[in-house]
Amino acid sequence: MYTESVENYLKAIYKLSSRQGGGYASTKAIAEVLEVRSASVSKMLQRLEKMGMVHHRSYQGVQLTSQGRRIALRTIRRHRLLETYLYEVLGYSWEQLHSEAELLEHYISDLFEAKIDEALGFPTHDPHGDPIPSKEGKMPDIQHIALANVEVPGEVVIARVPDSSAQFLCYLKEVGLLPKVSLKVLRKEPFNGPLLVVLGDREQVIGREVAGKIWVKKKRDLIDGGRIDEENS
Amino acid sequence: MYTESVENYLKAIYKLSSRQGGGYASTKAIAEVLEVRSASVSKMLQRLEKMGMVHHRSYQGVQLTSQGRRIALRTIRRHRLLETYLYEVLGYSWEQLHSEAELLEHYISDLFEAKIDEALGFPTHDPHGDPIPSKEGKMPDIQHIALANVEVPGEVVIARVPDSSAQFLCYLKEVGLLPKVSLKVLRKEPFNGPLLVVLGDREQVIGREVAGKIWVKKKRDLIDGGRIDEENS
DNA sequence: ATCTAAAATTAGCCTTGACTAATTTTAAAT
DNA sequence: ATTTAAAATTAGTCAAGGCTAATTTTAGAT
Repeated sequence: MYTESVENYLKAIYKLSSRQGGGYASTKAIAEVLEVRSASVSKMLQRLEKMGMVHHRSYQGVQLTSQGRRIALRTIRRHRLLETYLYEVLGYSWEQLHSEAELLEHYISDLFEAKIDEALGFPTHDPHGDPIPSKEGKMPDIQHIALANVEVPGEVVIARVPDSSAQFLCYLKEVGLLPKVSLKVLRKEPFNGPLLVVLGDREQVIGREVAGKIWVKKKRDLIDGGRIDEENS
Repeated sequence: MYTESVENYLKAIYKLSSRQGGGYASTKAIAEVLEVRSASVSKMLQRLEKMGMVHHRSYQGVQLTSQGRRIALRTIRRHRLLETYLYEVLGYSWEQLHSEAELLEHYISDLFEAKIDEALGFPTHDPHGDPIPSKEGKMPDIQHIALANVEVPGEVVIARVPDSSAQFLCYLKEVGLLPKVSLKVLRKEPFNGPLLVVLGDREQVIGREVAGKIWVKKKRDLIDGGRIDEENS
């Protein structure tokens, strides 16, 4: 078992380095995410290097090793499974989820992880819609369109539409989202505002209500090393 | 929130000092329970004293303050609620219970405690039959006769008999355990062996099968400060 | 090509909670 | 009343993981 601190550093590095293509996280960014000073980060990076968790090029940045990524993904998996369990089974409210999961993710056992996974029916996404990595460290390849990464807009394909009412499907056809097309998410407004997407040669606004029911999948050539999603939660 | 270490010391002191009437725990005994060296205990006791958790008379022993007892009981409550939840809801096996609860007891929130308490229907005893302290730090006053403290044999009264089949009640009457009488537990054999109890002027052997269905209550004048049970679990 | 500000690192300190070794206190046996 | 062994405490060390202050490196502006 690794310490809470080590797991939090690995999680932060994972999220930061997958946020942009480069794959390197800076000391300063890590310090900001974890709310510690840069000096503490520098020191920890050396310890993580010794443990074989990261490749650290001094003054350049860090990257996870496969070992480091394994632990980061395991921690993220536990966080998201916990949030799902707290929400679905124990009736936590939205705001109470994060802080509980953020701590417990470091202390539950493999068995606990397996038990809640089973109790939930092996979910692929948490209550925020974020993908839950598999036990083997693979991210599910579909996600809510509303969560598709906007900073690095990429083409996605509609993969699943859980509301199969005639009314809803009709509406999707009307605006040209069905039959399944490839599209690009251009811009998201905050606070459940609408999305702006590119459909072939034109743009289309999609309300959040609708967006919440559309699951997309990145186009195959855009997936690099299973690193699909990097939203925080 | 207190550290895992602090909570474990308080739990150990609680259990040791209620194991015998005196109410003091020795440095050596604490060291043995926690599997650390005596020197480490001495140092921690000074820290706990400063925190207002214990009264420590050098070379004599320690006792919890009411503040210390509050934290110890809260930790024990969480441990036993967790074990009950893991067993009843998540389907843990007997042997898997302890280690998971032993760690998580330090990291769950008040809310988590309340949620699993509610999900279990506010249980008073864990799967081992050990009493679960209330949120206010009161031990339920009944327990399985099989768990009644043998080192300090005390008189107890039969308080509850959950198996109300005519057959079972008949048997209890036959051996003189019903209608409710006062009795004293003399000796327990290990490995689910029988109990030997004193009933008025004679002794009676009770098999574990039967014992498991008899709940007793200490006689009022034997209860000191709510400190009724001190089995480990 | 140089300068400078931001980023990163190093050096040194602190607390927690372990440890060992040395010392002190207590209590039991003579 | 001494002696002595066990128990307890103190002194000093170590690793994690924070911190501040000082220094070094990098990269962007001139």
